[in-house]
Amino acid sequence: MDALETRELRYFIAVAEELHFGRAAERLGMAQPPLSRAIQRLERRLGVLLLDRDRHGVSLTGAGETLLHEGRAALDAVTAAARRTRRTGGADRPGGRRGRLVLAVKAGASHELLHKLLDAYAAEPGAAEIEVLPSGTCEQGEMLRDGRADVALMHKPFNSLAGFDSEELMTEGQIAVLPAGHPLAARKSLSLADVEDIPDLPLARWARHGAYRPGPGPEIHDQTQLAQLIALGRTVAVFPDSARAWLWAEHAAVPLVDAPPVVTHIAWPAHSRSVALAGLIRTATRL
Amino acid sequence: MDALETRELRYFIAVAEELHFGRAAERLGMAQPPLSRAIQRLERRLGVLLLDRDRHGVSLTGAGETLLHEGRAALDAVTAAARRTRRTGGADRPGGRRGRLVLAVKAGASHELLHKLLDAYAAEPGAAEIEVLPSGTCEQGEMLRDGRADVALMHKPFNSLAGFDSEELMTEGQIAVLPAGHPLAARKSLSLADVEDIPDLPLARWARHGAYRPGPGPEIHDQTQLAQLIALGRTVAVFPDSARAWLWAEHAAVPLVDAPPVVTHIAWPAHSRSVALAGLIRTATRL
DNA sequence: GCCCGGCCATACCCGGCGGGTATCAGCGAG
DNA sequence: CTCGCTGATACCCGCCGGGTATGGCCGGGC
Repeated sequence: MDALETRELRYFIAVAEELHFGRAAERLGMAQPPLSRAIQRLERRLGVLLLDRDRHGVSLTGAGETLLHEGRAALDAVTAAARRTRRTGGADRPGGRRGRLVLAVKAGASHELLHKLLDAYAAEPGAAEIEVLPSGTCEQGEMLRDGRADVALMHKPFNSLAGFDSEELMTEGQIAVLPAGHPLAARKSLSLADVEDIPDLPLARWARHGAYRPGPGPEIHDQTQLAQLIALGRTVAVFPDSARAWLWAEHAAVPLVDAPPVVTHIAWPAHSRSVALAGLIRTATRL
Repeated sequence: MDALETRELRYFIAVAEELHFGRAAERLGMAQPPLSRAIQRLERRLGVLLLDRDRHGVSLTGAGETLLHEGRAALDAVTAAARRTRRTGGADRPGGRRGRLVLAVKAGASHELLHKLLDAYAAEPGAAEIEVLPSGTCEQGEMLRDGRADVALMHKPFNSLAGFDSEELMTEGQIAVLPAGHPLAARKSLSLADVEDIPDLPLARWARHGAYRPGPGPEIHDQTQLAQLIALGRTVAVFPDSARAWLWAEHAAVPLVDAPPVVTHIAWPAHSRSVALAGLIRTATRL
């Protein structure tokens, strides 16, 4: 009655994302006719229309939208199960470490807290091996969901903690990072409004899921690149306090009085029941 | 490379729970040899030993434990996707309601808050149809996870909110419910220690997942049954304040000064993105 | 010590289903 | 009206999931 094989989910998601059977089939590395049949069978089995195929192409029905969202979550859970099982499996092999953990951290984020955490945990008796996995902009959540990571350092309000268990580790204010010579660099403090429209110094725009919000500032996908652009007096950026650690001589940092505080959490999938993970969390909350 | 079909997960979970290929096959309605092969294939594909088959029968390896936990979560996610898709699908049919929602509530819990919520929501413009689904003792979480429900009323500290988004709705104290004639019934207040060992009046024990904790008190699985046993002077029980609503003349309620407060939340799967659900949550938080 | 019974693995067979190619059918553009 | 695009249909094949029969291993009972 249920059935719903993961293959069918993969197929449907491909079609739902492409809204085009031919392209979806190509993406899946198969021919189009079997894909059409598979979707038809899926619709028959669920007793529900998932796609509207009319003259204007393919579009999602309400049920299709639901299955797209829920199916993505389900597929993530399945691949997470596979990945985590493979990881645990290595532990039984000769030479494998018991309870290896993958910790996702924002690439380029402050290393101070991370260092303290790793050092403190390594000192614990029976500590597991921790693999630190730098993640792209704000994708720690996806890595936890699809099993690439077991635990993550996440930063409110940039990451969403929805669906995870978490403990608060640290709160910090934010600073504006300006070119050292800029007039505003002499100020004791700034407000968000101040930095949002500095003449000839637009705010940098970070890549979010591969796309950029429209705006005047330069498009950034790398911290070094941003540091350089600031040093050259071409842009300004907002960072948590701990970013001071990597500032250059050509940079100036000014506290932002009204920027929302950045709260660093350690987060993990709610259903986790690993002793190694529990130990790491305990260590983290004691810092 | 990933593969991992849900059928294989079902198979493995059956074997992992039974720790016996024959019984697992019977439970799955199939013969034992194909099941053995499927598990072997699964192990080969994951590159990991999941089960130890030695002279003393079958036992789980570390990787097997991981796959059991993670696989259950993944299977729940898959069946949730199927169920929710079927539900949404009905909405497109003639006569079907748009955005039907299933709300899980603890069977026998206070109806006061629930009534207020349903009434207030029904008065909203464009309100969806709400199906109220009474759930067994504290299994609202499972119902959210496997898609039987879309949203639930949960009671801290009895339900775990881990993995869900939630909003707090109400906090109440707890009371001891005693036979009306009992000496302690005259007291203005009691402590937990007071009710835990009243001579000849043991605390009732609720069924938890079909089993009972060992203890002297009667085994309860039904509120009416408990009410009767209290009225007969055979037991005592602890309830949230709102339980006063259904007390009988033969019952006496005494506030417990040191019992943890019961906090009612409205909770939903973290990834939900339904307008009907959003409306219900908005209504609930405004109560 | 031997036999038996329980249990998982292996061997072998079959039918269905997943996937491929060729082709049709609707529809919009030119 | 025709052509091109796209999804559906028709038909075929090979593999895999599932069944039955049986083997190998081990532990317990007589």
